[in-house]
Amino acid sequence: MPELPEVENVRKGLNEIVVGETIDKVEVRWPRIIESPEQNVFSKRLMGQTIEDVRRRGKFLLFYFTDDVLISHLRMEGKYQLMVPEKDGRLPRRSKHMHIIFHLKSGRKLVYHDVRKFGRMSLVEKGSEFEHKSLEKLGPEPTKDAFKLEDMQEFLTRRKKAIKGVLLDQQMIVGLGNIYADEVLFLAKVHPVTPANRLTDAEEIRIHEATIQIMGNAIKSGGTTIRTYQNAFGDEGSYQNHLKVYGKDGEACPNCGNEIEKIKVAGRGTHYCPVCQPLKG
DNA sequence: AACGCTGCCTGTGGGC
DNA sequence: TGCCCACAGGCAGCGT
Repeated sequence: MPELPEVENVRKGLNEIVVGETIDKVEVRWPRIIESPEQNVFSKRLMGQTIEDVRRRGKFLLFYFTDDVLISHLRMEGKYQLMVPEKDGRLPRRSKHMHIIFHLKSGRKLVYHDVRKFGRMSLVEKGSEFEHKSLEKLGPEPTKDAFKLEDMQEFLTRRKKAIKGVLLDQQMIVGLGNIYADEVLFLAKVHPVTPANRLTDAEEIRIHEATIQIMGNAIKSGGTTIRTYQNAFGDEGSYQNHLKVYGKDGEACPNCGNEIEKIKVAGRGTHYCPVCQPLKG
């Protein structure tokens, strides 16, 4: 379940290993992963293009090629793996979860692996990438420079639903998924079902600061490894060692010692401390 | 405009 | 052991 810190770790890894590689051909084994253009056009257009840079916007990876940009979302379980030939020239074995294979002129292969096939890719002309429907409505990155308290407050006044659900909405702030949304609300001491337009100024300030702090720390830690997440080198992040509430239901709250509870909010499993994050009103 | 629901997918684990 | 079902959850698309 890569959220922004995990995607950023993947981006850094890819930048070190695939920049300068040229596509020989593309093998599409599960066409639904290619949103647009149609898979044969997708493959044909990429042939001969060289990867110049790998960037990120929110949870989206952007591969900058010679003429085009590949927009790639890993969704739940997507992974990129570089397959390097052994000394005898043989490549590691294929698995049934390798759905898109980028054959490179160097003889290596960049493989997109996705057990649940939720991930999506689009190829667009360079320069038009931020007009793509998946990118055009994204909110600011969760950094001090980009994420402004006043903009967040203005957004919250228009939302009546639970703050947990609003934090998952990529229009107010990008990059939070289920894990970091729970961690942010715990640090901010806000109950996850609090209606967004009923938060006090103090609570809004705490959420804003907690978001910037947690996302920054998680990026520094290389993300969170739960289940199977790894970057392109197979390296794991370490932020799972810093989680306070996510996946901790039944355990003691690190602040007050009371039991962490798990409820369902906005259709997601939600972890919180009922003592540190009381519901008001 | 905001919001909730469904579909997309497979693997895992609990209950019986 | 094996079967069934709930659950994991990001996002697009849809209806209200």
